[in-house]
Amino acid sequence: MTRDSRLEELYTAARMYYGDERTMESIAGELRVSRSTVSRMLRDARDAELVTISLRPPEAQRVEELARRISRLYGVQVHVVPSAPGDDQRERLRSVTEAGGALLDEMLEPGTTLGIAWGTTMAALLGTVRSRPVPGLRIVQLNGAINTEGSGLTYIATVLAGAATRWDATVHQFPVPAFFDFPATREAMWRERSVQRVLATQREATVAVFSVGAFDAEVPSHVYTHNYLTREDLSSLRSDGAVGDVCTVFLRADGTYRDIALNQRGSGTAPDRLLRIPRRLLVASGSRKALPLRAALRAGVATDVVVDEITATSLLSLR
Amino acid sequence: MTRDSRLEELYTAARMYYGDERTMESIAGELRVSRSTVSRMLRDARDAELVTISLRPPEAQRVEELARRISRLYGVQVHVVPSAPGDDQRERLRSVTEAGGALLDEMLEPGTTLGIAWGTTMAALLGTVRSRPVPGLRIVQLNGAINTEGSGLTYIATVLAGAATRWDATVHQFPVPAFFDFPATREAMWRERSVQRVLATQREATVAVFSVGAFDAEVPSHVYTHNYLTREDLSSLRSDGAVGDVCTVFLRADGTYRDIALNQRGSGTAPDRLLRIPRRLLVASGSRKALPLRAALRAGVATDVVVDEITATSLLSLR
DNA sequence: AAGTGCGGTGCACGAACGTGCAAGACTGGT
DNA sequence: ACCAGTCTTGCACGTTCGTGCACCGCACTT
Repeated sequence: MTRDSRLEELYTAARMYYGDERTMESIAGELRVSRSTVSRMLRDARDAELVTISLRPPEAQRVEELARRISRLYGVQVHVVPSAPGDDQRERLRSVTEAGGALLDEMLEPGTTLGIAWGTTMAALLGTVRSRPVPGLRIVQLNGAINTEGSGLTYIATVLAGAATRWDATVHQFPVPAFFDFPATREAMWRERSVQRVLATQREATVAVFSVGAFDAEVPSHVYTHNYLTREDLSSLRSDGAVGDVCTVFLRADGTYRDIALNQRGSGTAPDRLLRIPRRLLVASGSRKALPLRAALRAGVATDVVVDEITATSLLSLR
Repeated sequence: MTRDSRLEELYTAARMYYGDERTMESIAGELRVSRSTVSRMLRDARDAELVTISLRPPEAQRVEELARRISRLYGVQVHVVPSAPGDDQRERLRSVTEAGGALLDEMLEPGTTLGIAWGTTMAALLGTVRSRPVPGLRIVQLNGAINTEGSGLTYIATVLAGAATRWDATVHQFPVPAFFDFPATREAMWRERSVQRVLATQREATVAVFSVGAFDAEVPSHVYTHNYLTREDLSSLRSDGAVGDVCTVFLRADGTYRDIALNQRGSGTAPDRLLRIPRRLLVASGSRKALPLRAALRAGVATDVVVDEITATSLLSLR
C-alpha cells in the first residue's frame, strides 16, 4: 500500500463522514472494515490535515457583511476591522492603522514607488510597519506639510524616515507648504525644477496610501489643528460646502472639488492625478469621517479601503 | 438577549469544544447549563458557520508542497495544478490554462494594460476567460506573429478579439513578423512610428502573460511548427545552445539570451524589457517544457507561475 | 522451520453524544 | 390577571463513538 493511496482511502472515509454526515457504522459497511477501523481512519485523516476544523469568530461575519455592502456600493475592495464595544477612538485608530499597514505591506513589491499623503492617520500607520527590506522602494510625499508657524517638517521627516529605514526605501520629500497664501506662488513653484521632479515621481507612484480629513473628527486631522488654516480659510471652506479632505484637497459631500477656492492654493495631489496611481489605499477611522469618506469614495480616489466597524456602519447609514 | 451576544456564547462553546477538544459535559459545567444545551449550542454554532469543517483532498497537499519548493528555489509565486494519473497532455494543458486564466482574471483591474505573448498555450488560456468587463483594459501583443507563409494573423486576431470582447478591452496588435529575415529590417521597423507606438504601449503594460516554448514539447509550440523558422534557423539555435523561448526570444538553459544570433531578428519582448512589467504570469504545461521553464525562471521573467503537477515535478528533478 | 517484533484489525465496554418529550419560562394579547 | 402560543431547558433513553486488549498476518531473523 503506497502512502498516497492510503491518503486517498482516508480522504474517502473523511468525505463520507464529514461531508455526507454519514455514520461510521454505515461507512464501515461500505468499505468492508470494522467500525473501529473507520474511527481510526478518521483520526488519521484529521492528523494528516485532510480535514480541518476552523473556528471563525462571529465578528468576522458582521465585518464581512459590512465590507460586502460597502464594496458593492462604491466598487472598491474593503477591509472592515472589527471593534470591540469597549474600544475608544484611539484604540480603533490603532487597530485600523495596524490592519492598513499590513495590507500596505502586501502591496509593496520590489521597485514600487509609494505615494504617501501626510496626516495623523498616516503617522500612526507608518509606526506599525515592520522591518522588511523592499528593494528599490521609493517613498514620495503627495502633499506639502509646511504650516504657518515653524515647519512641522521635523516630525514628518522623523516618522517617514523611520518607515523608510525599516523598508530600506529612499524618501522623496515635498518641501512646500500644505497651502500657499497666494495661488500665484503655487503656480510659480510648480514651474520650479525641484518641484517638477517631485511631481514627476508622484506620477510614477504605483501605490498610494492616504486617509480622509474631517472638519470635526474625534481625533482631529492635522490640517485643522496645526495652524495650517486661518479662520478665514475655514469659513471659506464652509461656504464652499467642503466636508473634508483627501491629500489636503477639499471635497464636497458629492465628491466634487474643482471649484473649491482653497484648492487653488493647496499642494496636495488632487483626485484626477491620484486616479492615475494603480493601487490606492484609503485608511480611515472615526465615525465623524464617514461623510468625507463617502465623498472620497464618490470621487473614486480609492481602490482599497480599510475602516473600523463603527465607521463602516456610519458610512452605510448615511442617506 | 441580543443576537450578537448569543453568537458570542455559541462561539465560546465552539472554541472550548473544537478548539480545546473538551467534552460537552465539562463545558456544560463551566457554562452552567445542561450537557444537552451544549450539544444544541454546538449544532447552532455549526449552522451559523462559526465552525467550518473543510475537507482538503490529498492532492492539494502534494501540490502545495511542490509549489513551496519551486517558490523557494526561484523566488516566484507558484500555483501547481493537480493532475490525475490518467490525464493526458491535452487534459493537463486544459486544466493549467483554466487555472492560469482564473489567476489572470484576478490580476486585471480597471485601467490595466495587459501584455500577451502569442503562443499555443495563450490561445487555450484566452479561450477560458469568462465574460467580465474590465473598464479601460488594454491588451497589447508582446511579439509579432506573422510567419513566412500567409499571416497567421487571422487566427490570432480571432482569439484575441474573443477575449477582448468578453473583457470589453481594446486590442493593440503588433503587426510584424515573429522573426525578420534581416536584423536591419527589424532595426528599421523599430524606428517606425507605428511600431514605436506599440512598443510604447508594451512599456506601459502592468500585467504580462506568456508561456515558454520548448523545442520538443508534447504539444508543439507554434514557433517550431508553423513555418516561423527555417531548418537553418533551427540548427543555428541548436549551436547557440538555446533550449526554448519566452515571447519568441530564445534562452539557454542558464537563462542567458543576449548573444543568441536569432534574437537579433525576433520581434518578441526580451527579458530585460519584460522585467519592467510589474506582474508577469507564466503559464506552462508539459514536462518537456521543464528545461526552458527553468531557463525562464533563471532569467527572472516571471513573478507568478502556473504549472501542472507533472511539469512541476520535472522542473524540480532537473539537475 | 520456528521465533520475534510490529502494524493493523475486530471485539467489547464505557464514555460521549443526539434527540423526543414534557415541564418551565417568556411574550403578547385579551 | 389570565391564557394561549412559542421558545428554551433538562431529563432520559437509545445511538454513536473512542480505545484497551487480544488476535492475526506479515516480514525479517536465527
